[in-house]
Amino acid sequence: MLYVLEPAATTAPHTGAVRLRFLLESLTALDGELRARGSSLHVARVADGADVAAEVAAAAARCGATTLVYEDDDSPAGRQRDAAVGAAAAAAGLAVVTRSGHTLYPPALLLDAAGGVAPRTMAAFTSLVDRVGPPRPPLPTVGDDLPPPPPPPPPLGDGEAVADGAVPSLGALGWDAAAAAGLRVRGGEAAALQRMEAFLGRRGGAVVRAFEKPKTSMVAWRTPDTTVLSPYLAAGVLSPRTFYARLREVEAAGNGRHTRPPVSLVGQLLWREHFHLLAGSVPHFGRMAGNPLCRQIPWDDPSTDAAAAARHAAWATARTGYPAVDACMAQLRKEGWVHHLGRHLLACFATRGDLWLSWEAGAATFEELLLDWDPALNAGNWMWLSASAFFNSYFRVYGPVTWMRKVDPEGKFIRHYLPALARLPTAYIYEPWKAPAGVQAAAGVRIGDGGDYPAPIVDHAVVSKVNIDRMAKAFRSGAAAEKGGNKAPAVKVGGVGGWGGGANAKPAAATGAPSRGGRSAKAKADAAPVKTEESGGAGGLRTRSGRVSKKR
DNA sequence: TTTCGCGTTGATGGC
DNA sequence: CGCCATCAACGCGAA
Repeated sequence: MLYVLEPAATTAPHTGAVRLRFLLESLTALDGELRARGSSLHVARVADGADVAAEVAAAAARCGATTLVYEDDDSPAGRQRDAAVGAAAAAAGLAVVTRSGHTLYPPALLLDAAGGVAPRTMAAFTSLVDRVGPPRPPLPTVGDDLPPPPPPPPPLGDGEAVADGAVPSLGALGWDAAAAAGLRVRGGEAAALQRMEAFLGRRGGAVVRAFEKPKTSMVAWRTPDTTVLSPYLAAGVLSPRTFYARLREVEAAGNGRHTRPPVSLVGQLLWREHFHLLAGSVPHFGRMAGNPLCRQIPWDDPSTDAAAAARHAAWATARTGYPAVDACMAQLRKEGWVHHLGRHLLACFATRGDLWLSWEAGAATFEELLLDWDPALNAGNWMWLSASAFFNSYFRVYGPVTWMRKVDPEGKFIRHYLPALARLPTAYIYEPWKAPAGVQAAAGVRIGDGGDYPAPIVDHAVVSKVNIDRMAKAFRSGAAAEKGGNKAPAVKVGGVGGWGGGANAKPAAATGAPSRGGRSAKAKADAAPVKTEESGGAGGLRTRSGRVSKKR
């Protein structure tokens, strides 16, 4: 099995140390599983700008493979690359087999059932899924009947390639291991299944059956209130169909007494499914310009506006001066993970609530930092929180002082993630700039310029009102545009991609990023000619830039 | 016993 | 999966 590490998967700003460590651990675990079955994983690195498709095809042919197997990537950029790989492989005389397994359903199946137009609301999506019926059950785990590994293929790319195919270390990829020390989730499928079963078994399944996402706690950092399976789902380490099937079993044990979508855990998988379907079918889903789903709002752009860049930097480095916001960012930077509701606070504050930054800028920061980064979910959720799409109540603004205080009156979460503030009296923990000098001194902290923690970079009471007015204006002009007959076109399905260009990231000019969004492949291959079918549950590994293929 | 002052609670509506 | 101002209703102690 071959896994290709593209530069964007191993370097900032697209990838941070924490997620890279998780990926490398998962690759190591996959290699171990393959070796236990008499095969192995070969990791190859390619240089920036290399023609990966041609090199993969050439390497496969040179080591005697007859079939190239990989999993579909449902993102536009991924589909473009898949097409290139498929074409290059076919030209090299290889049979090509692709599978759909990253989502519960093959996207084309849902789009067909929906008449070619992806639903735009969760309610409509849920009824679509009800009509289609449950997803296929996961396939069994591969056994020990894998063919022996072929001779190692020649290295891909230039001298950067890892000749022996071993999973590289963080250090070998140019990272300081200390930067990834905050990782709290172990990589690999065995760890994923163990975490999944541990959660499913909480109070005999009662926790699953009573699960309501909005009611989970964002300040339970020692033992998160949610599953924290998203990193595994995002990387392709855990099959969504495996998770779904087990959830249904645990729900069934309650004799019909369990929560339901959208708040249940199955509902969380449907959110994921919904955003994936939209990301694969709405033009430019990952950005504002040219995205028919996204309200056009005159955000400040940090790439062209120095003041906006300063605000963005303060937000991204946990220096806004609002402890609730900064504690969330501190957790994200350290661990690569924050609770869903913490992400709400961060995203609302960065966009319509306070800083008025483009949601694309915030999404780019999350792309680097999130362990569970997924282009479809990231864009969908940033559009949601910025009230650019899906969500219209732009006046519901999270208060950076009031909101978290309701669930954590003593500020334990803040004290843990912002240790400089740990000794402040509870009265000031959410508003440290109000603490008198004597109180600050007693707490061993100095707030403000040159101190240990900054004063607020904006006055929430003032800017939130200004921003609500701006949002109201943007909503009015959006409504006017729609009345003027400028409606967004229906979202058409289609194999034919008219929207090729890198729809999942910021505009290419802003990042210089190569297209990414990769997938992996399954170990179990039929030697069939080009065809597509669903792949299954166990054992795969998928990343945005990885590609695994089986040689025989 | 009635009335007043004052603080708390909950419903409501606007942004 | 907001926040706040407003107001009515209420509880309670004091006069």
